[in-house]
Amino acid sequence: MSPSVDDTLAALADPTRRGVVDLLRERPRRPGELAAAFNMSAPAMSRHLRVLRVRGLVEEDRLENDARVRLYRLRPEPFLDLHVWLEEVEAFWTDQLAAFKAHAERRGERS
Amino acid sequence: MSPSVDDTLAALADPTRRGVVDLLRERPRRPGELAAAFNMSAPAMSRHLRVLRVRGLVEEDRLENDARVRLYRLRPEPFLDLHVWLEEVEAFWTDQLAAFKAHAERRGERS
DNA sequence: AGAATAGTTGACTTCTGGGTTAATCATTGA
DNA sequence: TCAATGATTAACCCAGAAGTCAACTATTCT
Repeated sequence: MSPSVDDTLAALADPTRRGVVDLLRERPRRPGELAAAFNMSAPAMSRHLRVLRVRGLVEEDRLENDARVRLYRLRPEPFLDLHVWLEEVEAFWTDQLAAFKAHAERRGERS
Repeated sequence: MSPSVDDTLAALADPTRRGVVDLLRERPRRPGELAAAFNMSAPAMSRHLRVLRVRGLVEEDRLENDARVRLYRLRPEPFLDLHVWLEEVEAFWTDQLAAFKAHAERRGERS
């Protein structure tokens, strides 16, 4: 497995971070907004965001108006890499379709 | 996020388990074989396999010849569910791209 | 039956990860 | 300049994950 996919899966290991990704799908969000969404202190969310940022799943920038406010948004690359890995795993079944079918049929006959 | 995807990502949280998935892509394997591949005791690997089994990523069966030997193989469903979730996340960018294209066309800009 | 083999489970230890509050940095605005 | 706001970093705590060795179960073979 490529290191980047490993990083991505490590970043998605935590349920809070998976939830953050789901929220960022809709639109970029502020750390405070995300902390509130998970009933969690600001420092806790800040660390989750750092993990996501270091692994490349999100990026941060500041509001033009007010540089105190940061916005986090998703980055596409890690998800595309994960997609590639997943398709490689799924190739297992397309490659060994006959064997899998036979196995499924064996299991079906038991009931 | 659906619970099954959550389970799948939790199962893939550990690097050893991610490696096991990569090995099982090629062919079914025995627990002892997998333990050796990661320079790890048999009990440690046994527990990783249990995590993967409970979450539905692998299934176990015995050799017909020798019922002491177990073979672990990948199950497709969790990976397909993960695939679906991933495509939902990726829709974030296709939506953005579509919006951008529509916007550019309204303004009569060239791509 | 008894020894050998394959694997899991039990008991225990260690260490990382994720949570908290308090302190700090940076920016805005009165 | 000084208070308020948004967020991160520091220091600490604790539960759970993952590893070890020893013991156990199940199966095969002589």
